[in-house]
Amino acid sequence: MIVSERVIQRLVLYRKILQNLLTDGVTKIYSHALGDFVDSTPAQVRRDIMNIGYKGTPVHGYDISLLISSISDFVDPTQTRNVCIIGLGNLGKAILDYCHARNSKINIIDAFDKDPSKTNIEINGCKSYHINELETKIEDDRIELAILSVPISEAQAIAERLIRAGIKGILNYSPIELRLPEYIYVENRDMMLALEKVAYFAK
Amino acid sequence: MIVSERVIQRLVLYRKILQNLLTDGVTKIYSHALGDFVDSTPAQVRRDIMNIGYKGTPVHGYDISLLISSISDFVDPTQTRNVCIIGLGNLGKAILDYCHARNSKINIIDAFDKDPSKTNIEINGCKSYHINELETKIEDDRIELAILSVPISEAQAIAERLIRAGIKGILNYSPIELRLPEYIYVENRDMMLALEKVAYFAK
DNA sequence: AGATGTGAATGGGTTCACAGCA
DNA sequence: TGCTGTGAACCCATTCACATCT
Repeated sequence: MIVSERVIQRLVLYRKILQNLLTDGVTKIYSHALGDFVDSTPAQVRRDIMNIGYKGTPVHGYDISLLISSISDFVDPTQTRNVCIIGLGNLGKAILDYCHARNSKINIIDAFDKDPSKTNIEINGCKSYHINELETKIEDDRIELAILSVPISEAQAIAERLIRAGIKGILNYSPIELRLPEYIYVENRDMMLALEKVAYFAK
Repeated sequence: MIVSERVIQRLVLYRKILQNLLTDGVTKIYSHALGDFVDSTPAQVRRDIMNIGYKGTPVHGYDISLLISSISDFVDPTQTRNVCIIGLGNLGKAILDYCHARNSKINIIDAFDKDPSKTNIEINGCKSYHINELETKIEDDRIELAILSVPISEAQAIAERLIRAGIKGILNYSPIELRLPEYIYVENRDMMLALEKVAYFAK
């Protein structure tokens, strides 16, 4: 079954919520309850779950732990995927703070910065190196994805280096539109644009 | 003209790109060129611009500076909207780093943290206060929007305080789904979910 | 000639509504 | 009874196609 970006986004969101519920000792959930968590409808939840082939029961709804497994089977890569982060300023460090790996298949293992004072440190299991080691570490550590948290002025050049080094996808926090070949998957997360959207819709 | 979330997101993105082009001395643009920047189609760009009532000319396309004004007239609030940020950890500081106000109508003016060592400092024109001044500052400074960058354990309680204090919209970077009244506009930006999406779609 | 503006067609995502089930 | 699973219906977003303009 092939699904859209939207469905994937909702599935990983469901998984996060379900993992929290499971931690709290909840073991079953109905589509309408899960829908409430994400401000969505029961029909939408059921349709999304249908996409991945998992089936609940009319009486008990969905078994949370089985549903988590089904979502993981569907959305997670088969092998682990290694990730690097470029730029260890406030943003880079913030991202590493938030990376208590919910998903054991995705590992942020290397960080790079041009500032020597930020190299050879370790945050949350991620080791940092000087930016001029970028290409060799990406190859040696079989890194496929990158998180970009560098200043605007450096983002395009670094992105091009990443691609030449074999990176397949980029999560871009630099507030610039990267010009890259279309076979590279790029997800942009411009913080000011997000705030502008909130400003428009809030009341 | 009432438009969807999607259209607003694209419009603010167009504006960012147009502002950069203008800075580079470009003054006119065709729909297909703008479409290329955002991996979209000329028809989509023209339709979006049609929504806001701006008209280009067949020969020269769109006048960038006039188009920026039209987008701003459409998406910006009529009065300035004040924003606060809660949590001055790495993430909070990172967000302030990125806030060289592209949009003069949206001002991040106050920051709050529970750590006294992070209060009474100023970053990019934003002053920080202790969290127990939250309610009074929000009222005194007429703050309507909030950016939440606190640890998970505190996010829900802080969000509730924000709403009681009169906040209308929240940009939430804490990796938790807030349970709030539906009249509050919340935009969630979970970084790990974004990475999971990239991992799924990248090649 | 080559762009825009836009009604109409298309396509995809969401919701409805109901059969089936425990 | 009250849920799920799902074909069908609906609705919104995107794209097409062409008249129009300079």
